[in-house]
Amino acid sequence: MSVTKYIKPTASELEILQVLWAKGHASVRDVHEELSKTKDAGYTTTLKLMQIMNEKGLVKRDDSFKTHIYQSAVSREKTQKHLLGKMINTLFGGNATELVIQALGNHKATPQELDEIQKLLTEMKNQ
Amino acid sequence: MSVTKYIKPTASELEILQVLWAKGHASVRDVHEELSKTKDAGYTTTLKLMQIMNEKGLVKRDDSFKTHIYQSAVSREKTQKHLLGKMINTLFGGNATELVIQALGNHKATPQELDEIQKLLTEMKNQ
DNA sequence: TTTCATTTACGAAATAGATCGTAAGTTTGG
DNA sequence: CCAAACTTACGATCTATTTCGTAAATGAAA
Repeated sequence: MSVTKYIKPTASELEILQVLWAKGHASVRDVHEELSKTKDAGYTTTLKLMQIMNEKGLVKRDDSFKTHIYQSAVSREKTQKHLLGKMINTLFGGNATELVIQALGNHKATPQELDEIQKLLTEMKNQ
Repeated sequence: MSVTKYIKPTASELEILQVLWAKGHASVRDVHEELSKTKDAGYTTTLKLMQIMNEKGLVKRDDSFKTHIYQSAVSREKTQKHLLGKMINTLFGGNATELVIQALGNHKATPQELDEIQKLLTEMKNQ
C-alpha cells in the first residue's frame, strides 16, 4: 500500500485554496483578482504559487487550453480536520474541548448557531 | 499609547512555549530534554531558538545565574485566542461555528465535557 | 589550581516561503 | 498579417526558519 504524506499548505497556499474551494474551478487571473481584494501581490506571484501547488499536488490543473484552469486537489474538510487536529495538539495540549470553549467564548454566535451546536451535542450524548 | 505588534510564534517556538507553559520556569536543558521525547534536534538548536525567542519578547530570561532560567512572556490563552482566530479566518471562512462542529465531530469528548459545553451554551443563550 | 562538564554566544549553512522581473508563446481585433 | 493584451515558464532574490559547529565562559570536582 502507498504511504501518502500529508502536504501542509503554507499560509499563502491556504489563501489560494480558499478561493478554489469557493469557486470550484478558476484561472490564475480569477484567483489573483479575488486575492487582490484583501492582499497586495503581483500576478506572477500568484501564478508561481499555483504552479508550485500543482507540483506539490495541492491543486490539479487542466492545461489543454491557453488559459490553464485550476481546482483544488485536497478537500476542504480533510484540510480543516488535519490542521485543526494539529492545532489541538500543539496549542491545546490535545484537549479539543478547551478549543471549543475558547472558540465559543471569543465569537458571537447567533442563537441559530447555538441551537445547531446544542442539537449536535444532544445527539452525541444519546448515541 | 504604544502599539504592540503581535508576534506569531513559529511551529518550533510553539513547541517550546508549550513546555514553558507546563513547567512555568525552565532551563534550556529542561526544555530540550522534554522536546527530545518527541523530537530529534541538538541542544544548541533549542538554545538558539530560546535566545531568539528572548530577543523577540516571546520569553523572559533570568540570567543572574550561570544557568539561565526562562519563562514564557506570552500567555497561553492570548496565544490560543490569536491563532484560533486566525485559523477561523483562513480555514473556516470566518465561521467559528463550523470549526466547533468539526472539532466536536472529530473528537470523542467525555459526557462530562459535553455537559460543560452545554452549560456554556445555555449561559450564552440566556444572557 | 587544573581539569572536566556544562552552559552560553555567535556565526554560518541549509531549507523553505514569498515575491517579482523578464522572456517567450498565444489569441484576437484591426 | 501585425500589434496589443494576456498567459505561462523560469530564474533570481529576499526574508524567515531551523539546525548545528565551534569557541568562550563558568563553576564544580579533584
